[in-house]
Amino acid sequence: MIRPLLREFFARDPRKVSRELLGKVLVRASQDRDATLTARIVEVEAYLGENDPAAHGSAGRTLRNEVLFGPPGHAYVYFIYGNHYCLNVSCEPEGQAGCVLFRALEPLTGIEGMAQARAVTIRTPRDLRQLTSGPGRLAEAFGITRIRDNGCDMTSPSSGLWIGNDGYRSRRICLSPRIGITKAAERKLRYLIAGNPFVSGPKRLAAQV
DNA sequence: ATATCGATTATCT
DNA sequence: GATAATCGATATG
Repeated sequence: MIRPLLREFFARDPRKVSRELLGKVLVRASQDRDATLTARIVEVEAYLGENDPAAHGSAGRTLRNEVLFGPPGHAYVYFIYGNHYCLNVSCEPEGQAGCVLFRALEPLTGIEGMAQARAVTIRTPRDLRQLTSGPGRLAEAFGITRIRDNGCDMTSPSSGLWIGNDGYRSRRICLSPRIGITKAAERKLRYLIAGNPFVSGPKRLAAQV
């Protein structure tokens, strides 16, 4: 049993949304019900609307980032380093630009499909990390592109890409600085489930909170 | 196990 | 023209 999150869940400060998104489930619907992709959210980063120079919304509205200024609970997908897509979900009430970046997932169902999308072979349980540990990897595993997914409503299962609650409770949450940014690099806005093996990075460094 | 580096393009200055 | 919320390959200890 998995229920979609409500719009009001996302109409809040991205730090609050980040903390509560840990343990929820990202769902990509498929024609074959057995091929539906689901994975637990184990690592995210908060990007604030104002006073956060690392956030795409901080310099104001542009063609690329307009989803951030729209209603909460919608997918913001952008292309980075000429190679990868990154998935975010918009937060805050309409008009404010906060969002949460999905950084790592723990695969639950549809693992075969994820492996095919990533073009990797799973031989041992450790190989599962290759599927969804990292923002570019999880986007590839879920077939996420800007054309297909930017602006879709992630509170609605009919959109095919949505976020649900299956009743799971994460035990312990850690904070650390965000990864891969140069501006505001010291701020601790990365949220992860302590000890989860699918958290991204070689050494899954984190400070206790 | 950690460090460094190249790929490749949309976006903004 | 420079940069970027990354990844995978290669080099080195």
